[in-house]
Amino acid sequence: MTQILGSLRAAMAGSNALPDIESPLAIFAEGLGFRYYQIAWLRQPPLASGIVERPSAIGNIPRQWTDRYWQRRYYDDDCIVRACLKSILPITWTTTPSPELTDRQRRIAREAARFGLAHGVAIAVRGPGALLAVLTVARFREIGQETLTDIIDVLALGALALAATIVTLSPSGAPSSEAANLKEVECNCLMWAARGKSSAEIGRLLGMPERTVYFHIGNAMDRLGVATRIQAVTEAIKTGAINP
Amino acid sequence: MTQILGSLRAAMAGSNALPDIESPLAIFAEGLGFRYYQIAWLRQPPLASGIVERPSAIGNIPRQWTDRYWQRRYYDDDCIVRACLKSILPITWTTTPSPELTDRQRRIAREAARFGLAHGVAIAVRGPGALLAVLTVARFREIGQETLTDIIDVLALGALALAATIVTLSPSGAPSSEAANLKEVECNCLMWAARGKSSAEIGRLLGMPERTVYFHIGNAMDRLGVATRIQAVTEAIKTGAINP
DNA sequence: ACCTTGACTGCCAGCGTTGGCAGTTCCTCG
DNA sequence: CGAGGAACTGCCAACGCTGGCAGTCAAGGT
Repeated sequence: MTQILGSLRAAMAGSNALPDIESPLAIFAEGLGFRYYQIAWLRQPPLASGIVERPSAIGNIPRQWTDRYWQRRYYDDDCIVRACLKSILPITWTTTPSPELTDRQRRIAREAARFGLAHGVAIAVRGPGALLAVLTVARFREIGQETLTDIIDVLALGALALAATIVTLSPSGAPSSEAANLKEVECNCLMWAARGKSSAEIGRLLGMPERTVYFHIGNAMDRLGVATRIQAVTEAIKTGAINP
Repeated sequence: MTQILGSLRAAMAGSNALPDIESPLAIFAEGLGFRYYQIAWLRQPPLASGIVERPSAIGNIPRQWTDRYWQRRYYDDDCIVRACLKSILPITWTTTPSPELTDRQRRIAREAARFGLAHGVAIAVRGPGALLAVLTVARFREIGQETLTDIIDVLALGALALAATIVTLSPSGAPSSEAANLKEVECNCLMWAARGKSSAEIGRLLGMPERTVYFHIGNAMDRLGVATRIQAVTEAIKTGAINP
């Protein structure tokens, strides 16, 4: 068990590109008894608490299923995704029908099972720059409770190691805010403005005189080519420079 | 080791309020051999880099030090904070002076050591809603390398459990997203405001006197429960009521 | 017919924002 | 060493926004 994790970590330390992580991940997942595995990640855009762009993914979950899943926007209903978006702990799932599910949710589970993804564990790990990475392992056979308690920590630590690699290797790993070429202090000022603070309040929050807040927001407005503070905030949100 | 983690988890499962986690955290940290411990968290609104509001914190790190730390904005330079903001893996530190540090960084380390925080581990865990939680444990004695490899996973999993409790118990855990139900005319006014128009201009565009624009936007602000026009536009964008 | 209500408009005081000008400090380059 | 530029800060006038009060008008209920 410890060894499985150790070799994953060693492989992560030695990987120089994202595709490199596929085979260590395969060994890791199969070592823990899972036929299917996937690490998916995306940068969560500022305005959305849901999923709006297709995540990057590495793994062996049938393409046919993932394509269908994305095309039909199953993530809007999928209980696993919803749980991942709200939690930081590992989530185990089975596809046994449950009465409190909607029709659509039942159908998603049924279809997933048909692809072999009947029982599994999902773990979401968040990183800098609004990164959200989700490690999923699954198989057709049920998972015993005692097995689960044994491996869940290993899975969590493995997910951490994988996410760490993604943080360092992911192309968009740079913590944005360059999105509109705004400087950090300008983003901070605009963010507080978006939250209803006046310049004087922002100054107190950021430890600078009121006039300097005007200065920075004025610069941001120039940079964005707009004439009012409201428009500057709107543009900054649109380009992802700030999170409201 | 496993038992220390187990009892932390049991205590977390049974805690109903944030202050409840202090004593399990104390037992956890001391069980791993650390005299000082702290879990700090904040909603990191921005831009991945930088701390802009004082985090909430629970632990036994001397108040005198944390106050000084905040007041003098040490977090701007503190290498541990900077590493935490960029990484998702545990970070171990010592306060032995290193040549690549700035004067200010060296001073921070020296002062920390004077408070007994000479060697330690910090782990950042991110959660939904831009939550950033940082578990810090520290002591005056050095930490042996073999001890470290033993406990670092336990610390990581403990941090996860603590952060999960914060996610569920933290007051601002709810990610808003109210439908808001703005009327069409209010949406129109806000949309033009988002595009940089003044009330007089919006009035001309929509064929109504300036004062009526103030009226509608004022109503929208009441409905959204905000105090400024900027915040109203932000909320309207967030909830999808308007398209910037 | 009267009252009430909601939508809209006018006026005004107070505060917040924008833009222009000027001064300081610090750093870089010639 | 001095010139120039950047980042920041202060002051001020014009304008925009917020909130309170009041008034009109049409629709609906009693």
